[in-house]
Amino acid sequence: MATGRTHRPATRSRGIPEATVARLPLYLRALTALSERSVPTVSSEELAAAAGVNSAKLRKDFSYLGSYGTRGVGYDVEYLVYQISRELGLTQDWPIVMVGIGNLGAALANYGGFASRGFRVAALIDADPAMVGKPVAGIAVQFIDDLERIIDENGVSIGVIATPAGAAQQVCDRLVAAGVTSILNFAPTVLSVPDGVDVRKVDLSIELQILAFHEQRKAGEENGAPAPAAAAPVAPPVAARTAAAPAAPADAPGDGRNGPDGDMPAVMPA
Amino acid sequence: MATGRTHRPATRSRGIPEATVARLPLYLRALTALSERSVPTVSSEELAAAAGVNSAKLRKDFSYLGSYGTRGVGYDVEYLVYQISRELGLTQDWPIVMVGIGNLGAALANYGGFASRGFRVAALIDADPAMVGKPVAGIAVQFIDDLERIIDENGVSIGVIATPAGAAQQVCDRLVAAGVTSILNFAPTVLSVPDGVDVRKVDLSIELQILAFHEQRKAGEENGAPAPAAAAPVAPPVAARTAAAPAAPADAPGDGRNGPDGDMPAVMPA
DNA sequence: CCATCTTTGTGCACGCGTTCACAAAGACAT
DNA sequence: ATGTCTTTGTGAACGCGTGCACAAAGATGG
Repeated sequence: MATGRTHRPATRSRGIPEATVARLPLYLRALTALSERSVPTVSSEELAAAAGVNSAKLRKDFSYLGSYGTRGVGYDVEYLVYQISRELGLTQDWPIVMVGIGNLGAALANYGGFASRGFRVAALIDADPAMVGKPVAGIAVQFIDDLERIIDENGVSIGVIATPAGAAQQVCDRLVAAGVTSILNFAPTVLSVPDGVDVRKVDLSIELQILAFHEQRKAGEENGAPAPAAAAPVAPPVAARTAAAPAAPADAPGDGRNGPDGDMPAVMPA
Repeated sequence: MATGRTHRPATRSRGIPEATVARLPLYLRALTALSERSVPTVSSEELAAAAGVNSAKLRKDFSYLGSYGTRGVGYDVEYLVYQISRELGLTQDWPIVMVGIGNLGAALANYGGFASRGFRVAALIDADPAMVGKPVAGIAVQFIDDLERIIDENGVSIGVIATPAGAAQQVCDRLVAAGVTSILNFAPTVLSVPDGVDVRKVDLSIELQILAFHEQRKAGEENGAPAPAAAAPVAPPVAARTAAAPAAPADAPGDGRNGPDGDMPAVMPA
């Protein structure tokens, strides 16, 4: 999954576990697909398969919402779509602002998934004067100086940050100061926010790195040894090398940029 | 977090808990930043703050990797960067293919975060003949018919899917058949894959929906009542309404768009 | 009206992840 | 060399999430 929580209350909101909340959109998506095919009811088993989860988990999730569903029959699709939508707050309109209209920001703005479910892009904001006025996804980009006014006038409470890492915290602070209380962060940085502000982050690079870990493990198992060069179960501790000046960087990697294949020498500091 | 696991072995790989693996890239990023500032050592407290996690959690995470770190001093930044990189498999080169070069796919291809850490975009693939040959991020888009050949010739084991939802499963099947064993899925669909194949998914819409849930909850608490109309703790079960035709959608919500405050009537189907 | 069959809702146990709290290890000063 | 002080590494307790397994509920057929 490409998501990671940041500063979450951890306390279950209104009795609904966080893990369940995270799955509700999944169920909603599957139910919407069924609804479009005019399927009247589904069993927990069918719906669970469509959502890619365990059926017991699905039933338990739904039990937190209430006793919808009819024993011996299943769940009424339309009714459940409505209940989950309401629970997620999708029955109302959420104006959002997106800050940082670069490659990623523009792609996100064009992404239909945003506007599809109650979310409305109220404004696109960028710090580059050259971008201002340009239409992206049919909306003219506005200058970042107007950020506070835009948020206030549109009643925005959700912001999306797609700026470079260096600008993210600063933008975040301004968003929060202007009244935004939920932030979706695409910049590869840890954002610090006051209590009461929710941050969710999406980091593409991190997802790939997690995949690489498992990929490496798979490759290592096939090659006979438990792990190729990565085997050495207990690596030698750093030991005596404390006040040895910043000579540290000199002994670990070969040099700043290593070989063209991007690989590291297997030699380790003694 | 904008990520969600799918079909994960759940068994800890080589003794390293999955939750720890997911945090390693976070630590690595923070350490890299320190390294660039030529900071020789960090304490668990400092590094934890930079990575946005608990210091005890960080120390426990590192303990799974081995006993790096020196008591009374902290961790050697360069050494730790190397150790984590090696553990994640980033000391080797990972050729990846990206399928679906639309708005999102093109943005991802241009995204520097991919190439930065051992990942190399080996090919961009699309099903639209009009796209083929066009350079995106300096690479010419190739036709999907060559997918198997491309994967084979480049030894690709990681694939990124950025196609529309409808095409995702089909593309996934072809990737897996061609030998890809790790997939990062940006399409809003549940992918089914055989055992041994890892899938991580990133769904922007889902992240926003989770934020909306918490946002709604916050708004509800401020307005006095624990939850506005969403309160009704135990909603009446759907009960007798089985073969009642698709009349369901007609009785649940008042109408398509409800009141200006975006709330729903408390009336439920009897 | 009764029997059977399907499917929900949930009590319970298990395992993973998080956090606390502290002993051990080492640096540093004297 | 000895003592003090800092920081790691980890044992142990706790809590959440997951999955099993089953009883209760209701539909369906006779």
